[in-house]
Amino acid sequence: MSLSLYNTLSRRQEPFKPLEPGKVRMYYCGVTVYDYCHVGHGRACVVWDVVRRYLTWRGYEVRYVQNFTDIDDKILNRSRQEGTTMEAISERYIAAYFEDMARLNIKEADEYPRATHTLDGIKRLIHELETKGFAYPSAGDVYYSVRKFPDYGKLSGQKLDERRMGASGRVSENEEAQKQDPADFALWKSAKPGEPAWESPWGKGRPGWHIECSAMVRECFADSASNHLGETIDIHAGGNDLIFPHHENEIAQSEAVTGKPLAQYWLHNGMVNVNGEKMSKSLGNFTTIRQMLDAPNAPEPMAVRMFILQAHYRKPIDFTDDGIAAAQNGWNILKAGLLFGHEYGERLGWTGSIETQADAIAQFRTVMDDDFNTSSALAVLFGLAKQLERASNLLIHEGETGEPSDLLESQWLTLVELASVLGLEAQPEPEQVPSISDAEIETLVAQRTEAKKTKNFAEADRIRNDLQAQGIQLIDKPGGLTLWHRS
RNA sequence: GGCGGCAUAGCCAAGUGGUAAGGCAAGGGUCUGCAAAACCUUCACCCCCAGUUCGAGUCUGGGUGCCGCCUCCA
Repeated sequence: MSLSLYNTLSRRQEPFKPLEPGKVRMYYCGVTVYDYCHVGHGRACVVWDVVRRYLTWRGYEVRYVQNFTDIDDKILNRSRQEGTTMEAISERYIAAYFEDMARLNIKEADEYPRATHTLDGIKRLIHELETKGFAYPSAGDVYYSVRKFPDYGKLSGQKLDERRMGASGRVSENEEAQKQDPADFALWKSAKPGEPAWESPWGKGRPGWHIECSAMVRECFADSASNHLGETIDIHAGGNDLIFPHHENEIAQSEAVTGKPLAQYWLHNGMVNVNGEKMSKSLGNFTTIRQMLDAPNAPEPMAVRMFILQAHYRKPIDFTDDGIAAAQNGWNILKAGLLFGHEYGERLGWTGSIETQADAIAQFRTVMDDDFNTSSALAVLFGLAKQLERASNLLIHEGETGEPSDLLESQWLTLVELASVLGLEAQPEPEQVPSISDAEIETLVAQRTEAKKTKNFAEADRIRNDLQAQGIQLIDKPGGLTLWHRS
């Protein structure tokens, strides 16, 4: 029984073997910080967070690095619009990123390299590419010559001669004219007047987009102790919209210099769709994470996480209000299960020395080992949570569960452990000062019972509604007995 | 045009060739003055056609439909 994962590079599921036994080097191509993150970013972050958590739970020592692209045309445009600096914009949205992702319970990466902090490494890499003949200067810019790299296209399956070239409206004719081949891409762009710029052997300018990741992987995973120079990492992850050209170009840059694979496994998450179309800025069909979580009737963050994990990470998911609402209902069950021990553990005399359930854990592991089948993993969680929710209801309604206490404890411990691997966690709410005391409730319940005896149902229902409005649920039992609980 | 992916119940969604996980919603039953809550319970032959096989949702070929990338993008 071993972990296997789908590798975009081979288009196959492969057994996972890290370069160094027990250790995993993982890099996730993060976001360009020119705006708030939307649900699509949220999905990617959740998915890779789960992969990272799972590998850790599986016993690997994981080094997880995620970059921020903080040099970019869109950031620049925004800073001009607002009359401020590129740095001010990126700082703002990096701070927002951390706020949003903390709400989704994304664990922080081990390192967050930024383009602006990687300039030396970027320039060194460009220089090496130039020395080896893969890069050429042109009117102040420096370009990568894709024809010099025979493997170009191995990740995306693109063949240079079969692509539609020059169809881009975004690339200026000027830039197009400076390239030896339309598929060549910029490693370094010369500064236009008024733009932020860094000194370089090619004049003042700024790095192209793709080069930062190549440089960051190299720097963040350089480890002289283990004889690795950051040449090859185990897992390189990102959205499937990055396969081409971004990841293809990263490979071209890094492997041209090192002659070694940049990453063993290339993993790509599917997109979040809206009405069947990809959520994206350009289509204007995006919802930011904070919009979603701060809306009236907003779902709980954990419900959103569950919504994301109900589908396989490589498939597209459709973002709809109904889907989120359904996930919220489902989360309520998991949450009830996760809170069970906090609410009833003491009352049930739990000892804390119970073992988890090996069969559920084995099942969870089997499905997660199969390219992170979180959908099936959730089914394992629901199996446990449903039983705990039932037990919880029985305690409220019958005063007993009919189940052995240590079985429940074992189920609960298992649920909590496995859920946390998926980053699904529920905290007991702090005790609130009740708006109405137990004694008052008892009095009202007694009054209602009297009213019922005299068939004064209007009064009985009034009391019931009043209590309901205060969050007190009445439960009429056979024989005229009425139980109540705070919901 | 090139590359890749997807099509499973009302909705979402897993699925290793041997008679379809899970979630949501819905229905029925018990209980109730009515209700709520709770408990019990019901609910698919897998886009179409052909083929391989003792046996296919699961493999092969063809068809239809949808999506992504080829331009910034998680």
